[in-house]
Amino acid sequence: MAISMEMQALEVSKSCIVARLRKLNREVSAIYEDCFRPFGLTVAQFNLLISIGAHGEASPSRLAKVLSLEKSTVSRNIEKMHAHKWVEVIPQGDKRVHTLALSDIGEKLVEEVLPAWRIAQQKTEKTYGPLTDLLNKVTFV
Amino acid sequence: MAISMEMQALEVSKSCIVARLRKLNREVSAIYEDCFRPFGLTVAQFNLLISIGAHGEASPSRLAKVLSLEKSTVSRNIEKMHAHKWVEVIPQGDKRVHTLALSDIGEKLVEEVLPAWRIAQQKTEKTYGPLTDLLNKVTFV
DNA sequence: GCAATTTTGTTGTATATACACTTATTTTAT
DNA sequence: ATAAAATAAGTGTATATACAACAAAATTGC
Repeated sequence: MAISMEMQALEVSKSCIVARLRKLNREVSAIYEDCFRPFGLTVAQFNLLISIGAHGEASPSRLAKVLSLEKSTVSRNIEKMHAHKWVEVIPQGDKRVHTLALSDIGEKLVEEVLPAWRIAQQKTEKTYGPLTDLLNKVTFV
Repeated sequence: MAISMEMQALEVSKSCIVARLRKLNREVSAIYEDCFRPFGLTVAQFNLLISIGAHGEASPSRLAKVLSLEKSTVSRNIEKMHAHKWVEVIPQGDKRVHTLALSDIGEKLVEEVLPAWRIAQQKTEKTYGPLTDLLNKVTFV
């Protein structure tokens, strides 16, 4: 005889990787969103700022690749950041391409927000333990 | 003297928990979305179906709590699932509340999609190793 | 050298999500 | 018993995200 739907669903819900990962993602993202909110900055924007900062200069497609984002997502998020004048657009020889770099304002914003980021990091590790080990397989740049 | 922005950003990008977690979340979610797409089912919908199934019957606010979702998010996602007739709405004595249960169609859908889910689980573990340990702290129900 | 393919970025559209606010109902305190 | 507080669900609005389709430019193969 088949197991009952309820038992089966319970088993699935306990072992489902994507369900747990997404829940963890929502909870952890909320911690960082709260810390960044006073700066008018979102987590997605922070991640892009840092990635651009780490590259010095990077094209949207490069950012999409290293962050596993759709190019259209990068496009639209950068749009807002450009409107805030946090990033500069640098034309290239290849006329399809342009690169992005932090503006002075963008660099200042990063410096300003880093203490809040450190608090979020601490809060997260305190709540969830060392996620870092698990996440070490997720590389950037 | 201050470290250069580039070095600092690189350091942050390497140690930032939320950045890595979100990237992992996007990548893993994409695996499951691909597996569920042939069934016209999204990951968010699958997670709700399974959670409802595991509860037998659950209110939106209960689902929001156990999945760490905003009630408004649950509301809107359930709306579509109800339109598909995957879930039934069960009125309660407390007139503010209602509960949700899987319909026959919903149960059939879960049964149908489980093989695809197992493939996604395997694919994910093969690519990322045993995330399960890390995610064991993320509990449901 | 040029047609076919690939690459880059953008736009249209849809889902997932959160926050602030609203409405209806229930519970609580006095 | 009733006014005040709390709870449940839904709406308005905004961001994050993906996929499909597009246009422009570059690369490739012959």
